[in-house]
Amino acid sequence: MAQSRVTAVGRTPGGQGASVTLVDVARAAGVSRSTVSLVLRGSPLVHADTRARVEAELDRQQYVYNRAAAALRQRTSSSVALVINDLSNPFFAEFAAGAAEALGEAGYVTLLGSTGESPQRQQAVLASLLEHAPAGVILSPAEGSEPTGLRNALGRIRNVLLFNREVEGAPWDLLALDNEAGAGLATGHLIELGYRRIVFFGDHASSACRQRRSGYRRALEVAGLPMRVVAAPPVRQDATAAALQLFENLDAVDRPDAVVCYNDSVALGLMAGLAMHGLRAGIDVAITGFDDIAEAALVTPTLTTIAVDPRSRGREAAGLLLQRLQAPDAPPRSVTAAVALRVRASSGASAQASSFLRDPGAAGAQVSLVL
Amino acid sequence: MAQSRVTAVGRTPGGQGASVTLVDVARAAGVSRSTVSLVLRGSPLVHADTRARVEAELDRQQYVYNRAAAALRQRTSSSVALVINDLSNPFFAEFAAGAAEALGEAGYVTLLGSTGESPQRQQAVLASLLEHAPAGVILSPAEGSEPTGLRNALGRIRNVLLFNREVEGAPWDLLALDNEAGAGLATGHLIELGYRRIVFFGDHASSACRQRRSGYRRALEVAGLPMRVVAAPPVRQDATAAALQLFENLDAVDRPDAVVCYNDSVALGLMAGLAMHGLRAGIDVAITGFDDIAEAALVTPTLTTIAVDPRSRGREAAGLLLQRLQAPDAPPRSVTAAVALRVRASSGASAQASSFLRDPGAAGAQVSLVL
DNA sequence: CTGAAAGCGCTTACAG
DNA sequence: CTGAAAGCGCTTACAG
Repeated sequence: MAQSRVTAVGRTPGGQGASVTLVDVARAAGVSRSTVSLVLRGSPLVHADTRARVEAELDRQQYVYNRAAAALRQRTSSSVALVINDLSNPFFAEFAAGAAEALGEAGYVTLLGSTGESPQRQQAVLASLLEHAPAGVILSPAEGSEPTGLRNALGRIRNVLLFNREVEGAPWDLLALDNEAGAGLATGHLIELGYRRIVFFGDHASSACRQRRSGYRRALEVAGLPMRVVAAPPVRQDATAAALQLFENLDAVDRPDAVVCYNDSVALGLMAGLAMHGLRAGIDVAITGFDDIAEAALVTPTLTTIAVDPRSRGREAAGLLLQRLQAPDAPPRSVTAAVALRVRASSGASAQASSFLRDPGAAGAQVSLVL
Repeated sequence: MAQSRVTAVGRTPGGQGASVTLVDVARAAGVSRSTVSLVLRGSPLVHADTRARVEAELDRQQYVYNRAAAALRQRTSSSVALVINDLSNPFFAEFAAGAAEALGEAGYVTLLGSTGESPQRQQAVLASLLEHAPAGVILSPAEGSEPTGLRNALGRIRNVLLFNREVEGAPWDLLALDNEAGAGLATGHLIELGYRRIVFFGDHASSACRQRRSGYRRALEVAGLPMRVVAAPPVRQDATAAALQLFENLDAVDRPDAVVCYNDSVALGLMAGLAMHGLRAGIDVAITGFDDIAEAALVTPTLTTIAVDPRSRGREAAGLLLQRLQAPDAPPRSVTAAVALRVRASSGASAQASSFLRDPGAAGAQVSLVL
């Protein structure tokens, strides 16, 4: 494995002249730098008068603490690497915002890496970020990440939290979404409303899809209803196209009366396809999605879906990593984040409801009915 | 001004045991650490045999360069702070992704801060990030940022690039969007299509709005057409409500035949309001937006709008900051990023076009007709 | 071509 | 309560 070599970059920090250091402050305050350091760290050892003098000097000179130097000396780190597969996806952007926020509150700075779903870029980004010696890594793996490649890239870093996607045999913490329960909630909701010919739509090869399909299957089994799975890539346009296939070749009798979609994109694509055939979502056919992207609340009819609350997931991921930092030797653990059903018009429960009303955003609720 | 004091955080970097250093490698390779350092930096001084021996050892021990230590010694920095007002807005998330990507390519790591549009959080975030001694700062200011507060927070940092929002009297670089030209393009497009009663909709107090309104005004002046400005907060729901006011109280004769909206959110809200009155966007009334958010291409009818290409803006911002790092003493400069008209169905130019076709995404083009 | 020494800005025992 | 000294992992003149 080729060692990546050092590439020189760099300017004086901030571009200003020589920055103020402990020594400058110490000299001006007539104390040693040890004393200034003690003041900075709030030590009770320092005499009140001395402290006051030093603090005044600190302010006067606009001293800025150099955390990198401190970290070097203390052999600690106050940064966390956050590596995201696709920042242009609002779902992951929200996740990143939540994680950065929570990490910041805990005193860590976030080193951002964006891989654009490319495993190669992921390798490069990780290598580069690790040179900044983060205390840990939060990684939402690129689609198709190779376990051994990842392992190599992460090297001896042990404080790693994977988000959303499993990586086979990875010895790291995992924050997963409760895909199975989510799909179960959606399916159960449709069953309760009286639908009987419920299709799972958007089937493809991914662990998330497998789990959602299985949640769908279980709910139907419990109710003793027949299942039917229709494959389609998890892409809006493809879903629109597949919609035709789903409804065109079926006579009215065993035409599906409800569709559990893999995710919101698929659901929105499907709704577009329905419209082309004069079928009305929420009236002629019930539809559910998964993710609760912003558009779900804005489309007409509004989309019943499973809320994942990515911002809270980000905070949760940060929390888990921070716990890991406290206990580096604890065995890896896998946490499954709860999801919530958001009932809107597309499932037929409230087809009459206006789509322009605001979502009250009952975070944490297991079921929220949005009228 | 109270000095923010040091908060202790930190774990051993990566959570592993003692990490491999230059000394470990040097010892194992039977050379001094100077030599290893030279190898790392690709110095031609080192004998080929020595180099090979050292590199083998580097690989064997999985040595990871400690950039922070190097930066300390060299008095340079290889990080850039990226502070974003609202990461959950896809526009800014894309911007951040582009910036992080370009900075990474240039060898800089991105320190991410998210302020959630709060000037107070912005102060805190900046203070914290500056302790990591970034070479520069890319800042998309929170709404309502106070110039003096910002100046204070930034302290002696000079390498600052503002994005999108001006801050009065700020001595920093600025990357702005060509709001005026964008609104002019949209208005001119409508005029060309033959519309004559064109309203500017979504007027409110912000520099961006002022500029867009002025672009609208100029285009009308050139054509000798009457102007009309309708105020509305730049929020979707409010736009929907205001739509009623816009069309309800007017008889058919001088009802607007086209509307230039402040941005896409306003345009989408307006379209919803139109639908409630049985008016069809792109047929009964022409509509244009601004931003080209993802939804613009997906709504029915698709929305004619002004593309800002936030990812490219992110890359551009990174490029400008990198230039600034090379020339810290150059006077501040202000760059206005070009925008492009994306013609879709809502302006009536192609009302018949399906909304499910893909946007060819002709980036860089000044005008792209999307059928 | 290679090594010994000094130093970046900080912290932390250890004396006093 | 305060200061002198050593050292974190690196780089860089300077000898040899």
